[in-house]
Amino acid sequence: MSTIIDVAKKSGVSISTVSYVLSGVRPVSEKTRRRVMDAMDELGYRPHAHAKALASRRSNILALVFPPGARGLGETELEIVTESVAVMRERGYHMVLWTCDYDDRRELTRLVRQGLVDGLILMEVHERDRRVEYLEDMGMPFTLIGRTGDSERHACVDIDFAESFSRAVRYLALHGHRDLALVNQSRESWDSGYGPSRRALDGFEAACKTAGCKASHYFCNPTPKDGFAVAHEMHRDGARHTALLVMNDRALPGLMEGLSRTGRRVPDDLSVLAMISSSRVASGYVTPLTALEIPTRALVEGAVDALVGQLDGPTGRGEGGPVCIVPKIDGLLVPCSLVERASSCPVDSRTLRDDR
Amino acid sequence: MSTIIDVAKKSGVSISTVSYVLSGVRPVSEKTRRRVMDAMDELGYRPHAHAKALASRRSNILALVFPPGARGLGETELEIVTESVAVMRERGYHMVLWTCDYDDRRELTRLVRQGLVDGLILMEVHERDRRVEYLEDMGMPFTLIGRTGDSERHACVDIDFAESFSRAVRYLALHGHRDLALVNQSRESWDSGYGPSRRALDGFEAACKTAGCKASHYFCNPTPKDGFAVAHEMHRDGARHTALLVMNDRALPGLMEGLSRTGRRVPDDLSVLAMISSSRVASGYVTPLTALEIPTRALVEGAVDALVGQLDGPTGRGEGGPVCIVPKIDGLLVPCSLVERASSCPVDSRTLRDDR
DNA sequence: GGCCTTGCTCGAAGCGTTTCGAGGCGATAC
DNA sequence: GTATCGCCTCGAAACGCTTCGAGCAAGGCC
Repeated sequence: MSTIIDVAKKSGVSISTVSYVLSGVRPVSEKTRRRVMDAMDELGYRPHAHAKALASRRSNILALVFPPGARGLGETELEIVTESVAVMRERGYHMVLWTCDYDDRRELTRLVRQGLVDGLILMEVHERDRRVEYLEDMGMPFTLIGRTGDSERHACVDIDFAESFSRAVRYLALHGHRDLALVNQSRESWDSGYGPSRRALDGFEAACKTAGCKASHYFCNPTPKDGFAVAHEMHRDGARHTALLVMNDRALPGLMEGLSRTGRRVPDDLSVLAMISSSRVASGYVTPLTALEIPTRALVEGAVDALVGQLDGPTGRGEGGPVCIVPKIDGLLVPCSLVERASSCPVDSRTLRDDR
Repeated sequence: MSTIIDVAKKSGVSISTVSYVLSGVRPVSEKTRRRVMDAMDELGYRPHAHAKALASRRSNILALVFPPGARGLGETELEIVTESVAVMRERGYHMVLWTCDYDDRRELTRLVRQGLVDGLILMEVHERDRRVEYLEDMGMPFTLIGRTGDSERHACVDIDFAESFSRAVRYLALHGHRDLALVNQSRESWDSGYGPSRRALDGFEAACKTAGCKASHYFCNPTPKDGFAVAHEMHRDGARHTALLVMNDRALPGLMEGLSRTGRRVPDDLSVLAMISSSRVASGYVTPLTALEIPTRALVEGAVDALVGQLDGPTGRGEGGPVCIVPKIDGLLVPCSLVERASSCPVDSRTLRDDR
């Protein structure tokens, strides 16, 4: 593997000149630049990542952090991970994946102290997420995908649940639906203060109130089996919803099957609107799903750009080491886009068909 | 952030001594060691990752490489990713995630030349995977999860499809099944030489031959919709299979629904045996699945250990840079474990019920 | 013609480690 | 008492890059 020294020798210039053509920090004459570039090409030269990181105090590596939770990641999270790799790559960063429990200060400290990464993105954020506090203590730049309770204080990017559910409920109300139910994530996740579960319910209830709809609510563990059970629970309860909002992609297949088993046809008897991670997934269903599609790409871009912004932005150095003066980036909220497919229809059309 | 110099000063020893207590490469007296350790604790010292990497020519970072394919990753791949993070962590390595197309030499070279990582693990391996060739050219250590056509030459770890399907078919044959069908992955993946699709079919057919069973075969795209379609296709064809082997976790929910729609009860009319990524997933189904459970953990451990073994093993330096003499690690094949759940039963019991 | 810019380029000092050769010192052997 | 040997410890040279201050030529100005 060739080094900057080889390039310098080959092109007959000094090391620093090579460095300057690479970084563009100081002007280099066109003639010299060309010679250097040619030498680089011939040698297949790539700056050594660690040497660069050491000298410049910038590693160009970001960490994506998620809890190791046995709960397992779902489609949405997977989507976030793969998008993150792509976006960071486009911005010139590498991505290391790191797992760390919500309250595991040691592990998080370990990662940060090593100076491996320039900043972190936290996934699966909870209302009171201690990781945030730890990172602040250490003065390490980070952004959240999701929000904590006092989200004003941190750079974060999240789904705009209020707007998303407002759109969904308005859409349903417009089509004559007045009795709606939300199939949320697990009670356990709600209890633990997992943001999306909380905000989904809040957003749903607020939207129903505004639209004058009746709002019911079900918790559901993230498995087909539990989705199936919820469908039966609804049936037992004699629920008369005409539409379901489902924010539980992993329970969805079972839920759909359960509905069918309990004699509820989608969309004729019941419209289903699911919050889901991509069009690909939504349209892969047997009955292609009318969906609130999570703007994964936008969320990830928001998070990465906010983080990179912090890194490039105004920073100072206190005696305790680098202190990052976090610019006031407004928490960015992105609503889901509502895409109509085959799993929903107006209440009217149902009546019409029944009349036949 | 404190450095090794701070530790040296605080404990009144030289820098090198601190380094030696850290690495244990040379003996340090108990008294000195203690003083140094105490100083480290007090300062919360962690060796700087990049400085260490630069000086020692070992970064302790491994890359997990997968194709960016629009096809998207599934549950199994996600499982591999998260397990990899965990296993590498246990072995003292960080993990960077990297995407790279099968034939994109430039991108792969870019990663390798930077000297960021010590080695790579390749996922989603194809029969003729050019990435392997590129890495060999560069003398970069790597292992495969999966196999190429000439797997003898590389360190690789894979599911033992032959043994897994043999187990599955024997199990079914033992329970009286004689007419079996395999629901494979997409035709497209098969055409492109994706290892698992190929070996699944081979393994299945061989096992059926041995067991004296009739073997049918279906391709299926990885969506519930396509699974649903396959169920209907079977129905249309008047297929008389008594058992299905499914190697397509993403089509499975739709397949199950399709079976139910076409009047085939599982397991009474039809046993279903699925190759799936974890017990959690298999038992989360509405009808908990009898499954060939992919030994993700073992595969990942095998791959990581083989890679780390290469790194620690005999290496030499040619004039072209570090040349890795790859030790002859036998390709490690791990069979799936067969776990019986509710989706399968003997043909007899079906007959019995029908008789009633 | 001398002086000051302007525009490039160079040398050298880091960045925080590892690692190698060398040295100090107490104990052992004679 | 001196030579020898081990055990620890130290100093200094890398590792491959960035970055700062300085230097040097060419050009413009009076």
